Formats: sequence, structure tokens, C-alpha cells
Amino acid sequence: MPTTIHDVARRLNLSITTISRALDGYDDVADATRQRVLQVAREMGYVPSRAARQLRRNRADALGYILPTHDPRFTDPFFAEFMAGLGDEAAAHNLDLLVSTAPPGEEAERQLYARWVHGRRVDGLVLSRMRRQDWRTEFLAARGLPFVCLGRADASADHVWIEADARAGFAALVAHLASLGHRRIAYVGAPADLALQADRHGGYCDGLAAAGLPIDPDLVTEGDLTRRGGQAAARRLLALPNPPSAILAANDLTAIGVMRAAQECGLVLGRDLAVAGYDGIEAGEHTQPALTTLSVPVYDMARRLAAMLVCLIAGERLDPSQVMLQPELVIRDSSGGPRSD
Amino acid sequence: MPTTIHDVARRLNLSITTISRALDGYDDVADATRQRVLQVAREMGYVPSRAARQLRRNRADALGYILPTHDPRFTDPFFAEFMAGLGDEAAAHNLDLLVSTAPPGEEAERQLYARWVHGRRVDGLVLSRMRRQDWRTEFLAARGLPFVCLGRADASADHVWIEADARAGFAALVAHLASLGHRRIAYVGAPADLALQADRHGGYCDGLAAAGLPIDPDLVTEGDLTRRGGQAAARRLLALPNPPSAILAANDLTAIGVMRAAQECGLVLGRDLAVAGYDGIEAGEHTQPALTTLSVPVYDMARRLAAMLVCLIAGERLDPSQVMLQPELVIRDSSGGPRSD
DNA sequence: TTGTAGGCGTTATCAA
DNA sequence: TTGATAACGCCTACAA
Repeated sequence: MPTTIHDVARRLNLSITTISRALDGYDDVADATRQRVLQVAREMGYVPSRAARQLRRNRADALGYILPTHDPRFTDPFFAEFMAGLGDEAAAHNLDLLVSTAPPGEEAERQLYARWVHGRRVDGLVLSRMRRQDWRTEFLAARGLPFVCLGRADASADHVWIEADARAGFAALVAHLASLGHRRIAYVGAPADLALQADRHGGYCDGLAAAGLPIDPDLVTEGDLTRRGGQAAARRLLALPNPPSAILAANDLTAIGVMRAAQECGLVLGRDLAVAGYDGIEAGEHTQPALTTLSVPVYDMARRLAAMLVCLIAGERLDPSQVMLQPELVIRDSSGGPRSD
Repeated sequence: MPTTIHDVARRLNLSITTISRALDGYDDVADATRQRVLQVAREMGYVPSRAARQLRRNRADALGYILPTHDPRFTDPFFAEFMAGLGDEAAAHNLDLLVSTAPPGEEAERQLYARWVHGRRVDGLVLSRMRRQDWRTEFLAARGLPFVCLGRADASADHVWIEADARAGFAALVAHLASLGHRRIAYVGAPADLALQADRHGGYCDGLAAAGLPIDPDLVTEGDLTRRGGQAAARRLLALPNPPSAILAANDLTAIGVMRAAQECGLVLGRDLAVAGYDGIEAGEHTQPALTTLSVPVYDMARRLAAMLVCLIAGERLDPSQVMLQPELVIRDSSGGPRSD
């Protein structure tokens, strides 16, 4: 049986009130008393029961994050790092981080959110992989539960978010490839219902337009942000009668899949085919050749998002409440040097 | 304000007692009543307050896992998959998974464990990266908190654990390399205080002995289970006057670092140098060349561990309480074909 | 400066 | 078959 506040009180012949206030740093307790309380509480290894405190204060002392994934395993290292950032920031505020996974858009996801919200499991939620029409924002807003988002649900979204400017990033990537002489640049996108697809695809189109290149619908295909999806998409692209000389992928994982497909076909990356991704996960540094990408400060974004959520929960005003960062173009060998043809 | 049991009771003109029992499936409530309660509770979106329930039942309804890492970010994909397994199994039992990180062996780690245990934050804990002398096992045992371990603290450990037979695995790996003609096989190990080091290094020695090869202390070096550590260790090994023709690494991440170092030196992997790792993380499939490794069913082990923990918490007898699995030897190109010299 | 007492939302005991 | 009531451990108005 763990020590309770009563145990401490009894030992000191004081009331639980005094113990509680001494420990919480109220100033209406005698200094000598406080010292004794602090001392004894520590000796006895007293830690307040979180459940009791939660019940009383009506707070969960926890942030929640539901990883949107069909595969129950979170295979994308992007999320591992994202969660690490959330966890660290939560810990810094003495909050727990509750994590779970749910397939996006399905009933199970709804139920999980509902359970956490109605069961008062968390004081606030972090959302990611925003959808174009995202029921979660309204659901949470309607119930008054604070939340922050990695990315906007749509351009007019008025919730709290942090986002990397993928649109500008992809345009820069296309410009880079065009400057190397590429004219047939393909794009392996994300599912259309994801908000991020609009920006990344938009940036791709912007880039083509800026470079004076036409948009060839054959060169735009859909992946699912996984390695496998990228591989499958690249196989389709490379089987075209007139295949692309460069392939942009909506994220690094997809790009790594693309690289595999290219190697299957016996293409030499960086020479026969340029490939680039988005995210800047560590795995991209270790591919052969290393992956050109747009690097996003995931960990920092996660920490900052969590910090914003904590403010929101405390009822503080947030300024700014929407943050746009610039991803960093990291040119490595997978995009190759200038083309000779 | 979320719906409470009182709201439901008032709406139905019943007592909270009846509501509680109807929902918990007690059989001393009229069938008709139960139907009405179920119906209305669902309509009203009633979910019991976890805090209140915890307080009353004196349970946290949560499993805990503290990731042992110096780097606050968990960079090893092994752990991402491990956590996914824990999370899924926890969810299957309607338990939360609480995660945090702490640098192994330091005061901060102790405090975190103490906070979770004394604050009754979790009903049980999952331990990994066991140390030779691991204070955690005694700490938890002394406080009667159920726990399960990924791996044994030492050979005579009598706690509940699941482990892959790394000793046999590494011996098999050495045998494989020896059969290809390698005679100078190096080993990049883990810190000596980790329990896993004893087995992996032991298996390496077993393998050499079985192949009739001498143990050369120069060829045994220490890494830290990270890519960077592997890279540094390999640089040392490859700078030897008489460098190894094959390098075994204590885990895949280390092996990937070894591969980088080899490529820095202009060596062709699989021809000039054979490399193999341990774990079977997905990244190893995507290196160039793909990494030979011992594949361990992390996800399944995690689920099984969590399931065992749930039994333990329920006070059930566990049989078996210690499980040894065989890792699978996955031969890919990094270990190359037969040697001609 | 300290203590008393009520209640947060549940579950469990006992009586009706 | 149902209901009143007492905890669980903590915080906090209010009283002393």
C-alpha cells in the first residue's frame, strides 16, 4: 500500500489540510511546519495519488495523441520522433503522454477519441495527418477540449496549428530539378483526402509552372506515404512508354520505396533517375545514394505544439496560434548532378 | 461538462447503483432495466470517469513503459515497433499505455520509476534493456508492482521475461561467416553493463570456438547500439594493421554504422567486408547492400509481454513465465558470398 | 497558522 | 431487483 496524505499527517500529528498546503507551497503555513512536512513526506516516499487529484481537480494531467495509422505498428520514423518531442515536452510540464493508434476515418477512431474525451482521459489532444474534411476539429471544439494540430485541415482552418511550408518546399524542389535539366518530373502523392496532399501537390504544380514545364497527368500518381506504396507507384511510372527522369515523393518513406523500384529496374539513382522526398527522416541519410529531401524540424515542432497545447489548457492566450515554418532543402546524391541529355 | 452516472440515473429515475451495475454486467438487475440503461447511457454518451474508477478500485488501468535512452528521442526503430506491440495489447485489454523516457542508470530514471509506482500511475511495468545488476527488478519486486522484462537481467534471473536466444543466434552467424571462409571476424558490442552484451558476445565466442578460430581481443570492440557508435567502432577496426574481413554488430543500428564506415574507406560491402547485425529492423532491408541479420519478432514479443503483464496484474499464474525464442537468420548481401582468398 | 468538513464520480456493502 | 450510503485520496472554502 502506498503512502497517503493521511499517513504523513498521522506521523506528524497534523491535519491532512496542513500537509496538502505545505506540499503545494501555500504561504499560510509556518516555515518550521513546512520543513518538517517536506522532510517527512520525502522520507516516507509520499507521492499524491494521481487519480484522487484528478478527480478533485477535474483534470487528467495528461496529453493525448492518437497515431493515425492503418497498420497498428507505427512504421514511419517521422512519428517516432514526433512522439518523442511530445513526450519530452509533456514530461517537462509534469504531464503524462497517452498514446494509442487508430485507423484514420474509421469508426474505431471515432470511438477512441470519444472514450478519451468523455472519459476525461486527457486534458488536450494533439492531432496529425489532418484530413480535408476533418470531423475531429469540430468534435473537439464542440466539446471544448483543447487541441493543436500538426498541419491545417484546410487553408481557412482557424484552429491552432504548426506546419512546414510544404507548398514552397515542393516548388523549390521542382526548381532545383528543373535547373538540373529535368523536364519530365513525376510526383508520387498522398491519398487525396489528406490535407497535406493539397499543399505538396500544389507546390509541385507551382514549381512546374514557374519552370515553364507542362503538367502531365500521367506523371502524377498516388501513394500511401509508405515504402511499399512508393515502390508500387514508381513501378507504374517507370513502366510508362515515356517515363520520368525525376520523381518527387510526398514523403521520405515513399521516396525510399521509389528508390527500391528504380534499383529493381537496374537504374542508377542520381544518374538515370533523380529522386527526392520530404520530411528529412534519418533513414534518408543512410540510403545509397543518400536521399535529397526537404528537412522538417519534427522534434522541435512536436515540442512546440505540446507547449502550445499546455498554454491552451491553462486558458492562456496563444500568440501566434498558427505557425508556418520553412523546410530546409537538403540536396544529396539521389537527385544527381546536372543532366547531360 | 461530461455526462456522469448521476445524469443517467436522473434521466431514468433510477439510482446510480443500478446504473453502475447494469453497465458492469451484474446479473442482479432486471433485463428490461439493463436494456433501458444501456440504451440511454449510449445516447447520452456516458463514459465512466477513469479517475473516479481508479480511485475507487485502486487501479490505474494503465501499463507503463520507460524507454531507456540517453537521447530523449527514441531513434531506434526497434523500440518504435516494441511500443506499438505494447500499445496494441494494452488497448485490447482496455488499458492505457503510459510512455516516457529516462537515461538508464541515472537518478532521473529512479525518480521517474518512483513517481509512477508511488503515484499509482500504472498497474504494471515493462522493462527493457536490462542491466547486469538491475536495481529495477528489486525495486519493483519490493513494492509488489508486477513487471515483465524484455530479456533477463542475468542468467539466474527469476523474474518474468521473454528473450530471443541471441547467444545461439550469434554463434550461428559466426558459423555462417566462417563457412564463407572468413577467419578474422570482429565484433562490435554493447556497453558491458547491459545484460544483452553477455549473450551476444558469448555467442560470438561460442561461434569462433566451434569454427576452430582464435579469439583476437583486438577484434572485439565496444559500441553503444547506435549508428554513430557503430561507425566509430568500425573506423577503429578498419584502421588495424590487420583488419577483419567480417564485422558482427550487436544490433542492426550499429551494423548500419559499420557499413557507413566501410563505405567511407572505399570498401565494397559483401566483397571486401562482410557485415551482419541483429534485430531485423526494417531499415536493414533497405540498406545497400541489404543487411544480413538475425530477425527477432519484436512486435509479437511486445504483445506477448504485455499479455503476460496483464495476467500478472490479474493475479493469475503464468505458465510459462520465461520464454526463449529463436531468432531467424536472414542472409542478405551485406555478408557476401564465398570468399576467394 | 491550523483544523473541519464537503465533495469530485465511482464502486461495494448492506438493507429494503 | 433496487436504493441509500460509505468509502477511495485529495483539495479547498470556511471556521477556529
